[in-house]
Amino acid sequence: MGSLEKTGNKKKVTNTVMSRVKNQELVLKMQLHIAKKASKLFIKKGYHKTSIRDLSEATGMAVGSLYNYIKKKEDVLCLVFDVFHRSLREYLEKQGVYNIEDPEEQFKAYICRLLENAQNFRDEIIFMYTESWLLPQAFKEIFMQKELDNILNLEKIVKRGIDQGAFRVEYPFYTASTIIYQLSIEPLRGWTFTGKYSIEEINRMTADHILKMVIN
Amino acid sequence: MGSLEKTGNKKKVTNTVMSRVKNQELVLKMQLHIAKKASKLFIKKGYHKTSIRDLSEATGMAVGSLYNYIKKKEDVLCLVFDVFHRSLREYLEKQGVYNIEDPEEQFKAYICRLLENAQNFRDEIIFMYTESWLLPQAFKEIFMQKELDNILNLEKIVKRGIDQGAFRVEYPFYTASTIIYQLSIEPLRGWTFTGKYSIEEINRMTADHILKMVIN
Amino acid sequence: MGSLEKTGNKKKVTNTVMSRVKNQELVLKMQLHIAKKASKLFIKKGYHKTSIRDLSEATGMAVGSLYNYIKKKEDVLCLVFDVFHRSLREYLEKQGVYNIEDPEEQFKAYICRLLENAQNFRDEIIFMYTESWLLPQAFKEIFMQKELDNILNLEKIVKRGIDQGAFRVEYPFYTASTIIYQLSIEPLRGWTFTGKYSIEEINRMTADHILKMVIN
Amino acid sequence: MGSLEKTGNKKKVTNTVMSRVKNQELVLKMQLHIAKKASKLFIKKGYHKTSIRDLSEATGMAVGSLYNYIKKKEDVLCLVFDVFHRSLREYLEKQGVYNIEDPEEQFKAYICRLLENAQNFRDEIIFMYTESWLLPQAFKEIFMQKELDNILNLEKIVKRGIDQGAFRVEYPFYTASTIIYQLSIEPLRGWTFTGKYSIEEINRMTADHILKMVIN
DNA sequence: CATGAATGAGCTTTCATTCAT
DNA sequence: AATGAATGAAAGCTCATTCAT
Repeated sequence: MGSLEKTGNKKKVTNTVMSRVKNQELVLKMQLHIAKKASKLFIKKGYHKTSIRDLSEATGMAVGSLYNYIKKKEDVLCLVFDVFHRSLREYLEKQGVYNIEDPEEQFKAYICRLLENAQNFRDEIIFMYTESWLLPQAFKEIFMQKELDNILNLEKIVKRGIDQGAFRVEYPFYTASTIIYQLSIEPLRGWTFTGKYSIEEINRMTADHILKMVIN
Repeated sequence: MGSLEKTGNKKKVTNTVMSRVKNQELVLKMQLHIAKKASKLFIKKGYHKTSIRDLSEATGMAVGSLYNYIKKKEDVLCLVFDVFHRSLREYLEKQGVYNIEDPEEQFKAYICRLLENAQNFRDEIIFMYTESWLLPQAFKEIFMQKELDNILNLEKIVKRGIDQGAFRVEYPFYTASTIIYQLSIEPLRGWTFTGKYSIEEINRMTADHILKMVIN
Repeated sequence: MGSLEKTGNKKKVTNTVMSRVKNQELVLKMQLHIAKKASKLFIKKGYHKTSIRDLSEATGMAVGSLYNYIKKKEDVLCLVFDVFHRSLREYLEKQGVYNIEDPEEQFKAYICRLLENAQNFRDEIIFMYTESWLLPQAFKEIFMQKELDNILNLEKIVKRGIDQGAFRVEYPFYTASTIIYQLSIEPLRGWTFTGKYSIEEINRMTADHILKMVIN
Repeated sequence: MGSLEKTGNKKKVTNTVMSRVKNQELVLKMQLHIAKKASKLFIKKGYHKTSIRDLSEATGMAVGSLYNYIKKKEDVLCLVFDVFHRSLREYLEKQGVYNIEDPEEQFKAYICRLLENAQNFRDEIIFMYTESWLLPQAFKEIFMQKELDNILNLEKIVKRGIDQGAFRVEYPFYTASTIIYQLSIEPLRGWTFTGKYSIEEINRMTADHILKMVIN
């Protein structure tokens, strides 16, 4: 292991999307580039109305070059999903929510970070929830697993709180799933509140509501 | 029969989708027919992957005939949405939930009917929540208004409960919106529960959870 | 024959366009109606972009009814041409140009009437010259013959002028043809004069130019 | 060859019809190819009855490839017009009519060249005069301008003749326009002469007639 | 590894015509 | 004789994908 130099000690990355190009570093760099540009286009125009040519223009890559890093158009969808999930995971880790000792504090912090995330990636969330069904079955399972991981992470936090007597929850998994679901209410159903509440108010009410699910 | 004179007492129907055909009764009949078949196809293959020819086959109508009842493919989407909303409204009215005196009983009944509906129209709900963004703007607003009406109906029930001292709710509208959102958790996120809970258990937990939002 | 009452003593009309309907008077009335409305539509949108449905709306007749008086869409084109030629012939006859004795006077009057006609039926002329090629061959010959008749009529007038020593023309037929052609310069090429000459000036110059062809 | 460096001295060409293909040389080559084949088809069947698939067959290009060089079917019409106008201009320049000193000689030569052109491009002229109305407005103006240029060129020649005392013309512009119009009489109204005069006779009479308009 | 022209199946939509009522 | 719903061939156009350079 000690001998793994510069290009060596990168984490073993299992690419979700296979590419023709051999140079793994390049592949990752380009796929990230593609995902970022595609994300914007997909959000603006929708997946179906975004053509490969649009992508080619937005990325500044020739059509043929794009196809060196993806095999089908659907692959771009996967890249986008991948980047979103990866960035969420990295954000949570960077914010150190997993290291907070006090369960209630940790829970609150976790919810808070996820609410922030929902606000920052509002459009991405809308896009993902509405177009995730377009994913080819194989990929759909990968991303369902990632969603599940999110829920399981939260469930772990909830369970720790129960064990320490801080929370009282009857069905921890159902509750965790409901919370994750609830956290997307603003992006997905926020328009119902138009003219009634500001985003900040919504987030506060949502946080309150979620807190009541575990503390009482 | 005697009361059904030629052009006499047909109900004044305002169509969401305009058709070239003049016979209004026929239009309604055919648009319903189209909507039903389209619904199944859209759910199975998605809107974009369902071609007009698929629709023509499924409905048994010639392509040109289809276009006697719609103007654009998008219109079919509207028909589907329309039928769904209409059937929900009719179902609620038929079940008589609006006539129950006791607020708690009424609330419970209302939730129950909506859960039933969510179970019966599972696929339709998935479809609608994922593809509603494809609606042309004009129609999108119509259907957002119908969603809003649902929420407002529930809010009314909740407020009555508050007035009569049966419920304690801080933000009735937010709560109503959250409840409507929560009622779709099984169709939309049910897969996260796979192998853990049965649909009946999920529905019970969801009902419990919702009840706790207003009663306390 | 003497028994032919009201519907009997109509001139023997040979319809250019055959219809399924038996009542000849009705046929003529309706075909005239169709031709008039079609004329406007064709001029405004062009033949190809005018659909049978457009015609149905404009005439107030059901699509099926239209097809009682024509056999194909092309037939409408013929009706339009027919009406134009008929009205020109009737106009010339009514103005009595054929009865003027003095050749020069007659010639001037004839040219004048045709110029008036070209101005009054500007759009019709443009339409006919640009879309006459769409006529089915059989009809094309009919209308070419009518054009030829116009030229021959003029040639007769010119020849009379020559015989009486009023005109000097080397090739009467070529000249007659050229004159007829020249009379349409304003409708067909008038746009080249935009901002330079008024229609009246153009007509005056055209009349002068034509006069010089025969008088000298 | 040595002077043809990679991106070096290709002429700056402003295309009337924009294409997706970047290689400008290729674009010109292919658009010319398309125009030539389309011209024949349009003349034979008319613009409307010529389908994109017909064009695809005639050019030996796939439908999609065609659309790499045009944006809409109308564009093909423009290409055809463009090629015609370009070839006329090149023909006149190559024949050196602009360099003849003597006004009468120049005028005669000019008319002669245009008559030749009308004879060589008989069908193209018929087509252009009848279908030019189908051009999209933007292009219509371009080609009206080119027509106008033709007239202005001739007017210049006529005016020079007037200035040098060789011609006597009252309205040079009207006369120039009339002459250009008259030059197309054979293609457009030639059928009226069938069986009476040969093309050569017609051309001679036309040339005479035109000459008389300026010399007297 | 980059490029971008070529491909053709497939899409939505229109429309002249028919025919049962 | 009038109606207007039904028909389906055919139109123009798009676009994911390939492959020679």
